[in-house]
Amino acid sequence: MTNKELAEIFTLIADLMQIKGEVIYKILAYRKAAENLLSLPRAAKDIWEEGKLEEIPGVGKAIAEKIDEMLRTGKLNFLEKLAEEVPASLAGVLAVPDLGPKKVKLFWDQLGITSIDELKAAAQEDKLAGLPGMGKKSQDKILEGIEALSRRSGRLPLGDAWELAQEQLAFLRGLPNVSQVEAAGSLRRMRSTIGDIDILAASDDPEPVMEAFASQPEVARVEGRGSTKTSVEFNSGLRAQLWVHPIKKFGTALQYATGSKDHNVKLRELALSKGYSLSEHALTDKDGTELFCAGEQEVYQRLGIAWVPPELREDRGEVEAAKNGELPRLIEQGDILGDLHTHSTWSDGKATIREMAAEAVKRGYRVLAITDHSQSLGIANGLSIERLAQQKKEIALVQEEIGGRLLLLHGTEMEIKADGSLDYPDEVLAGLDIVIASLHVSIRQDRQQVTERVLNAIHNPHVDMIGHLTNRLIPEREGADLDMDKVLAAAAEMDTVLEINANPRRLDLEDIYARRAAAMGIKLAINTDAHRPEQLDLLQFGIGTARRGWVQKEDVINTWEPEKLVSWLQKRGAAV
DNA sequence: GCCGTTTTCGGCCCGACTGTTTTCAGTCG
Repeated sequence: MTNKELAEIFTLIADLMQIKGEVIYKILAYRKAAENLLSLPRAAKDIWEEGKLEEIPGVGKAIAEKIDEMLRTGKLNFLEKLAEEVPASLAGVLAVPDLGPKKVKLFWDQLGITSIDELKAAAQEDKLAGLPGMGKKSQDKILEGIEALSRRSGRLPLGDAWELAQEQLAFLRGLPNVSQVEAAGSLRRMRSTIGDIDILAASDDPEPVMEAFASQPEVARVEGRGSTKTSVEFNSGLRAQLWVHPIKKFGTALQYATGSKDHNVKLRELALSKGYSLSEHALTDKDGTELFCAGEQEVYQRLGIAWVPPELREDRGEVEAAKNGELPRLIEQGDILGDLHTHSTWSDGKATIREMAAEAVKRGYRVLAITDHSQSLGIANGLSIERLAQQKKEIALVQEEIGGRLLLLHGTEMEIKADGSLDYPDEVLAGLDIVIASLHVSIRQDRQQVTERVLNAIHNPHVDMIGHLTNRLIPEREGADLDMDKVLAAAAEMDTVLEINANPRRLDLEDIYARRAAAMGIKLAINTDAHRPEQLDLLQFGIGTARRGWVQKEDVINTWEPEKLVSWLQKRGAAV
């Protein structure tokens, strides 16, 4: 059983217990355990084999025993018993917006409803409106909620949400009496997928701002509208929330709207221990005196801890680190001196080597590696050994034209083939400046087989880097099912670089593995995999992912000056 | 059910919004 499967079980348990009406703190414990399993960079199964389950945060005796039972037997007696009391299908009904455990239980008790279809039929037959606490409006809202659920497209890749958010930010910044506008929520935290867009605006006259926001032609419906908050659904199905607060509250409001929820809970607990109550409006002391914070830094400062960069705010130890002055100095975009994974028209890129190089110079880069696809990837016009040799001449030519401003490296993004072999022989690899090996094909092989392929690539001394490790595509394709313990151990042993691919559809390494890799001393690279010049812009998403992984400048080789990079590559036997 | 630079027992964030209500419950983030 994977961490994800275990997490799903605990989430189901929490849902059913909540419908049953259990004390909320048990439920929160199960939810917390589920979340921590998802952000765990190791397989719980491996930790179980070491007998250390209770070292997982949020996992105590009771939950450890349940994990143990599931890993041993594949079943969970506790859940089976629970499902006899509360039908498991009720958890699906909870997914309907504005329906929580109380309402679900009410419909189940009173009308025997155990599925969304039954709920829809009951609402259409006007059977819900008469129930206690219900009315016509609530019944209609449930029907709308079921509709919305079917419209909803799930979480959006970061890059897509980013573009939409930028449009909204620009729109809001153009309104009168708006002094500041920031994206908040998971977008500001640079999560790989975004559920809805959260925006915070500062204004002393909120009403017209929210009116303008809600009246845009791309707004399909307004889901909620109060004095500080407006929620809308765009025509695309994406939802967005706008908060408007006076500028003097902007710091607390931004902190609140950025989340994550768990980070905020931690921060509010900390506030209580310091004699404050923290809300989006203010820090309130015991006398009821409100301290306003216009800036976010001030919120953290008054709590006596360092400001926590948004990318870290996931309750993964950042509040404790901030207390102890042990926050990492996260990598920044300005630290990056080059891109080590790009394509040209020699394979499936849309720009020539000359154009890519010119763009890199324009951005002030010192290094650019051209790493076109290798011969077996026919669909991407992969390079035969002969064409690879010809390409070397063109790279030399362009290098001569641009002179010393930019170091142009001749590399490859070489296939790790389905049978585990590599796509060029060693003597060809030895003639290149830099070698990336990547999985593209047969990624659904079983764990052992696909892991062996990657290990084989890592163990080849000519392979300098593994590109987009799992080859996942957000949102439609899960990555290869790799044994990360083995992969990371091998990369550490061979001093092989692991790429954080910055393309927002990839973001691969994932943040949690980037963090573990960096902690193990494994070198990382943040590359865009650009297929056209403007795609060098994607770097920001790779930086965001690296920062979510607590990655610092010294962990990343494309922060190196060209001389240092060349010397390291030469030590590995590269031709550069 | 978990957890501990005040605790191994007694805590476990805070407010907005909506709809049903004559003062609050449920849901959400």
